[in-house]
Amino acid sequence: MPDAIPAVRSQRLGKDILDEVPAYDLIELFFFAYRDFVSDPDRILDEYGFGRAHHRVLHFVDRQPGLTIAELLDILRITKQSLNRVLKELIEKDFVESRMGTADRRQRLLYVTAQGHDLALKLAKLQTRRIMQALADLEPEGKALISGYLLRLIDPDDRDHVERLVFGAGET
Amino acid sequence: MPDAIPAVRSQRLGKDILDEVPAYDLIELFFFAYRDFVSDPDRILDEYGFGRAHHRVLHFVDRQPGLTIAELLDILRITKQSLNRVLKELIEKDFVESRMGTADRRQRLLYVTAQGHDLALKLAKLQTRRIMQALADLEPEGKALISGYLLRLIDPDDRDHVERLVFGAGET
DNA sequence: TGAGATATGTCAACAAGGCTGACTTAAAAA
DNA sequence: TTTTTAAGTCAGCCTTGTTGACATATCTCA
Repeated sequence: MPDAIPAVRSQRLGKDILDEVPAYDLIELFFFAYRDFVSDPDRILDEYGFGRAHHRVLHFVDRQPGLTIAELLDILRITKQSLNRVLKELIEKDFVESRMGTADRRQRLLYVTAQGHDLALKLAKLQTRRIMQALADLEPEGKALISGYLLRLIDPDDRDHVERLVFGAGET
Repeated sequence: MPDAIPAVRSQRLGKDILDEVPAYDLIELFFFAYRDFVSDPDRILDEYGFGRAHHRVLHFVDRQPGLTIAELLDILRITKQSLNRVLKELIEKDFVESRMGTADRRQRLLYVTAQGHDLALKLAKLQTRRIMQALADLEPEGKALISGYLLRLIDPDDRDHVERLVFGAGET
């Protein structure tokens, strides 16, 4: 009885497994990997008196010059009060600048300064080293494979938005 | 001149790229993916008056019954004061229990209660659903491939430790 | 056995980075 | 002209991390 119709049985298992057997290994690896991934920049940020919140803002403004406050809030999913606290510091220390919108003068368009760009790049390179070295022998398809997986981890509703943001950042 | 020795040129590029061209796509995808990954449990944790810090503690105690405080601190890399705050709440609300060590009576061995195990499992399954569905057609090698990649993202010094923790959690 | 090391617990104070709610101002849109 | 929208600000709160100091029980080693 237990070894009857093995093909069907393993097919059912393949489906049930989604709900029945937790993927503890991936859950934990994701936790540890992300921790090391974000901790790389910490040392450098410290030297400037910045934290991870500043890093996130600097990163996205560097990547998308002219970003508005509303767009940035949408990306970070924090409140404007939280954003304002770190953004104010980035502006005061001259890493980011805020210009009045041209089409809509209520908007503030955000740009990194030269100094801001240098820091953003430095931090991105640091994270890139880890990310690329981990690809190891997965090349040449590895990168597409990993980015595809990460994209599918994102909520389906946001996936298109993120995809545009990540892969189409150069466009207008 | 530009199209001379293309093989060598692309080989050099392949190496230089590690330091020169930031992998913005992977950096950002990792950020968004991790955010959605950890946000799944939030709603449920809220119902119990717990946060992410409680989740992490509950998870690792569930996975490794009999864990000591020192071992848990080593996994989470937080101070004992921070740990104690959330651990105390988990114990008070009867999700975790602390027993005196047998070999060394200074130690406290941590165990989840039935209630604690149920919650840990519920949260793990929630995260497993996302993680496994994202594997999609990467099967059957997908899981090993992703876990290999995540493992290589971890600091080389900790890699063995994490590997034992993640893959050898059933053993004594 | 006694001294020192170790595992844990606790108190107090502080910081980063989230949050809510209320209110203002300037500019755009209806 | 009225209403809506984009942004800024004030005040206060929460969670989760930190440091520093100190207490207690237990183990280990000379």
